[in-house]
Amino acid sequence: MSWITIKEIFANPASLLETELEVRGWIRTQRLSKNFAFIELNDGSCFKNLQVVYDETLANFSEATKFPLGSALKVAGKLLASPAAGQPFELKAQAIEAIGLSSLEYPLQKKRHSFEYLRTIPHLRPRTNTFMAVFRVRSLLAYAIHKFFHEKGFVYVHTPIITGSDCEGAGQMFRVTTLDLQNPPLNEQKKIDFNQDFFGKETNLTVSGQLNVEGFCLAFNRVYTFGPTFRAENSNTQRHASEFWMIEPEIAFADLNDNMRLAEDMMKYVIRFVLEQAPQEMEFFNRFIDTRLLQRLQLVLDSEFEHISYSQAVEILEKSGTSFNFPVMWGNDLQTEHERYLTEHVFKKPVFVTDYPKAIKAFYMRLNDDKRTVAAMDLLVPEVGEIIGGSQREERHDVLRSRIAEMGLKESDYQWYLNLRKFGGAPHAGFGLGFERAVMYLSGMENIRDVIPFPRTPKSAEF
RNA sequence: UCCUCAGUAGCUCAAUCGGUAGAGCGGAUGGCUGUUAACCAUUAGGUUGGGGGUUCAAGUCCCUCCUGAGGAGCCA
Repeated sequence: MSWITIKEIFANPASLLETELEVRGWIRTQRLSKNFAFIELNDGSCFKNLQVVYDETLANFSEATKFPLGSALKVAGKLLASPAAGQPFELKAQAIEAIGLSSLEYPLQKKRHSFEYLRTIPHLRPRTNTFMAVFRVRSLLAYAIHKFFHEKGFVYVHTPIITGSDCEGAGQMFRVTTLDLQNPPLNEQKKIDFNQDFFGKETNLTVSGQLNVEGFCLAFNRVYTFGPTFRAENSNTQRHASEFWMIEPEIAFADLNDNMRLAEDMMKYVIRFVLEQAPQEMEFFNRFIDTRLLQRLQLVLDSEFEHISYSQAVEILEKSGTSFNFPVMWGNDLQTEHERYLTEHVFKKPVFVTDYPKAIKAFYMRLNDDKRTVAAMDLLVPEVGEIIGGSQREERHDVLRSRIAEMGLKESDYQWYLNLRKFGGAPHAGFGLGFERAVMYLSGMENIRDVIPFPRTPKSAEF
């Protein structure tokens, strides 16, 4: 006999009433009486559980009442309208077979656990309501992002995970090596001789695919990356992980305004998609995780994002009369508290801040005509802060060269990158979206460790 | 990396001024014919994160290490 998913049952219960069917899933919870019992069964196909009811007419009634939480079951029975409140229908079991029994040491109990505790059992936490919702939304969001870009004619590019350039950005990188760390080969200067390493040079895990993808942008016009990214920063916050995923679109013949339009369209598209595809999960988040979630997301869908320049932002903050822990001064980067003040108190909606001082931004961002700012943009959203950072790229060969020199970088490291400007360069722009931050934004989850299946953070790479 | 807080039963927590370590949930056993975090009764369960110190006496005070969380910086 083939079995049916609980999702299929919920999709069309009326046509299945009074029919015999079989389901396979795991016991979420069980409630016992003397002569009958209820099992909440979840098979992973959907957020909801199916209530299974059985009584002493079941051949293995007394064994079944002792099945521990978490056990995997095969249940055959008839779908009936439920006489009690709480669920419209239930499966009256005629046979319950244990496919794999759990045990009394099963760490998940039928009560609320702290997220901290659940982080110690990441292999089991997807069996809880919250994490089943989180990881289904994570999956849907990934799909929504691919769908958005493909509908717009973007080409998905896999940029390398192992990189030979250590010049991608300021971030600390993870070394990739096969050298014997106890006894590394040394060169004549008594330094480690990376010529003998696997790739014949120093290699690291990527901190960004952007520079690589620019080459594909200047061939395919509209491209994006979506892949793992690694930062060896010793950051211990709710928003940082050592391994995370990043989306980096890059568009040619485009300026900063095109870039921001793309970012806004993308955010609205993926929010709408997830709201439509995971209504039960989103309802759950709104009820138990963040009661303002749906309201906030709806606001994003309904509003035009605000646009202000960095200089305007500084002016607004200076005139706000609010005393910040960090002083606001033109030339300093905006602090988290400044960003959140702008998006939460001043505008109360997503806001793009553009045209930052060149000294605080990367070398590849396009120099504005005022010679002191660059065509950069950050998207700030209420409750989270910065969620996207991007820029128009410097397409002028001579300006890029002088910017590389100005920032104290080695031009020889960027020869191939400069070549892109030499061989048919074109104005282009792009941005980076932290995938996990987007999952957090859409779910209301406050800690990045709770939106990654097996999170990697400083001092923690278990499982 | 810096600052702050925390670590007590399987889980969530309590323990007043330094004076006999407790409760709820979970488990076990029994009861209950429609439960919804089911309910009722009984019961087992502890080297109080590790190490050192002060004291007649330390979960409680001091030192140190480990782990976790929050904030900051950095960023996505």
